[in-house]
Amino acid sequence: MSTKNTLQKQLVASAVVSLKNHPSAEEVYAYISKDYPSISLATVYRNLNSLSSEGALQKIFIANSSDRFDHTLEKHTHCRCSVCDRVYDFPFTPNIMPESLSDNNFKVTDYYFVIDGVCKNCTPQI
Amino acid sequence: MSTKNTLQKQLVASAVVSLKNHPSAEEVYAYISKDYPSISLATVYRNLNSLSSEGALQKIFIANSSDRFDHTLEKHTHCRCSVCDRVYDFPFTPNIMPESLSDNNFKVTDYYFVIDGVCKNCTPQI
DNA sequence: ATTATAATGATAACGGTTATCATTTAAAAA
DNA sequence: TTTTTAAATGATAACCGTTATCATTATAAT
Repeated sequence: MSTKNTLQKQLVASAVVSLKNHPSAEEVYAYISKDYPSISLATVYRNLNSLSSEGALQKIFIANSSDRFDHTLEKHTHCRCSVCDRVYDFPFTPNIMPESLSDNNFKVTDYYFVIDGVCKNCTPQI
Repeated sequence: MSTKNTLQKQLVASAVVSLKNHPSAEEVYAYISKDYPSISLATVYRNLNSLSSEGALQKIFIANSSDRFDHTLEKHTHCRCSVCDRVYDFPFTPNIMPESLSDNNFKVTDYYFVIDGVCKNCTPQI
């Protein structure tokens, strides 16, 4: 008996899949609450974190904003619109191997690469 | 009369230069407080932010930790040790031109690239 | 069925940062 | 020079995203 398969955890996992747009914890909470209003925000956070550390989800760190979650597991690049704060996949990923960056001074385990800018929706059409 | 040249702003700017190790706002505050104990932490934050937006300092966003400040203005890579939380310069910077990444869907203005790992100090010697 | 304990819901607390506001002070005007 | 003015300050409350706490619930092993 080490991990319990709770309804709440299943709901959190499937919410991130259904909400394809890199949701924040609050967005996941709002989505689940529609059908299951008794769920707690703390439970959503706990399950997002445990699913991430189990490797079932990817956690995306966004400077000056809330963390986002991605059901896609392979490493790829995200961009965040500074106007609407939405996060999108970005069609360019630098070809960087963590091991190749490690040297005697610093053992690299990971890297964070996030693009900042303005999305099409937020760009006024002339 | 638009910007005032205050002693506090000068102290903040020179503290980041003296403290070469990518200090946080708290570290800058502690450093200045030794000689000028009446300075307020809010003033340190305000001046770090205004100096950054004026382009006199660089603000470094670190996932799950406090922002750091760098007196070096040119874009370069930072690494953060997950054990001691210190930030260092990192001798590799991807050659990425924000303009070249922009397309019809997203206008890139900047990117954040931060390395995660363990520094030499925190690596046990065998 | 009973039991053990992991997970939950509710909410307080946290850490980093920003907002508020009365007071001070740099610098423009008189 | 004084006087005026508004930008900056210091003190602290508030904010936001997230985690900790803890009594209660419920999963799953016995």
